[in-house]
Amino acid sequence: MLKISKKADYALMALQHIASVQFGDVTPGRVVNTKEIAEEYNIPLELLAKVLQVLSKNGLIESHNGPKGGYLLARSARQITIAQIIESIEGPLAITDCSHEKEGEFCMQREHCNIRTPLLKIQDSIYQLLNNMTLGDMMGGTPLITIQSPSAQGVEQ
Amino acid sequence: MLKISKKADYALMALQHIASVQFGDVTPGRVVNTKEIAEEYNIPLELLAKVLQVLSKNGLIESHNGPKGGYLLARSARQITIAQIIESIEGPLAITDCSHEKEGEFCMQREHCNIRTPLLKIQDSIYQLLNNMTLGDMMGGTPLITIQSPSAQGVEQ
DNA sequence: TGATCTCCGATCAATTTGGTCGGACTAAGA
DNA sequence: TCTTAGTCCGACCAAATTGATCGGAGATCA
Repeated sequence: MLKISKKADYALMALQHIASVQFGDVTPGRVVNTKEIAEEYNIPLELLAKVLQVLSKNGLIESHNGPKGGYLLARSARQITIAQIIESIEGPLAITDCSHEKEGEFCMQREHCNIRTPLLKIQDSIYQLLNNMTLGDMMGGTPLITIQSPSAQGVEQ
Repeated sequence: MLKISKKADYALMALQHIASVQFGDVTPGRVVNTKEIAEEYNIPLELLAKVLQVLSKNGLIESHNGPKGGYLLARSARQITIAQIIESIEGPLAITDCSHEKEGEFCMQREHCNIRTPLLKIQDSIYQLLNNMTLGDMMGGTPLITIQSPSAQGVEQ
């Protein structure tokens, strides 16, 4: 049902938290450690740690070792898109198996497949959607989604 | 990675096939049986059968019993949206667990959850996208996707 | 009445995902 | 310089989901 994984959920929560501490009014620039986030949001510590490791390996956050260590955003919240976060954890967006098929792999249905092209179009649209929304958008009261359907109105709930 | 299931893939292929036979030039109105579709697209027969059963139970296609039986679209291809097909197989679109949370269920993170609202907005946009594209669009050379981002440019990484 | 088809439920195997454990390395503070 | 709190990293296990299979019941047409 087009679900994003819990790990990606945790990643989003953590990044949002780090961003709000780092750029907030109370303790700007403060480093945030794994335990703090895990307790705040009731996320299993070990699992969150692994998620943060991946995010740091992929260059979204910086890790600082040792006591008083923790994580910082690697760049501004406006420069980190939701697509980057999700793909960082889950790998490239692939709505259907054949969308990133390499040479050698083969899809049994490919021969007469009639849905590949339209599905790829849909995938592309979803990617656009996720890539147009940044961490920054998720925080402030700013408009969240700039991409809109010209024919779709009354969507604000 | 936001993947739709194989079953949903099969459903899309099958419906596309039924539609193209039913409204095609060669044998318009002809009933299509499970075996024909399974062989054409190399889909395991039993699995496809189950998919078609669900589609018919959900009113997307009509089944005709007995020999020379088979399936027909329950309404025109333009009146069947991709969202209807996918939801028929996979259940309601839920990008994140808490999006259709009932009373009684509870999300451990809910208390301080900071990402629920933006995620629901994204989910809504994806739904719009899928619901604006019909089976009919998937077939003809007609424009596939009407929803487009007015402001999305230059974000390609 | 028999062959051919859909219908339906139960079940199994494989993959993915959520979650855990243990040890190595790093840096601040006593 | 030694200790300790923290990150880092890889291997591992368990549960849930998904893909796929099997067997029989009920309809329909020749």
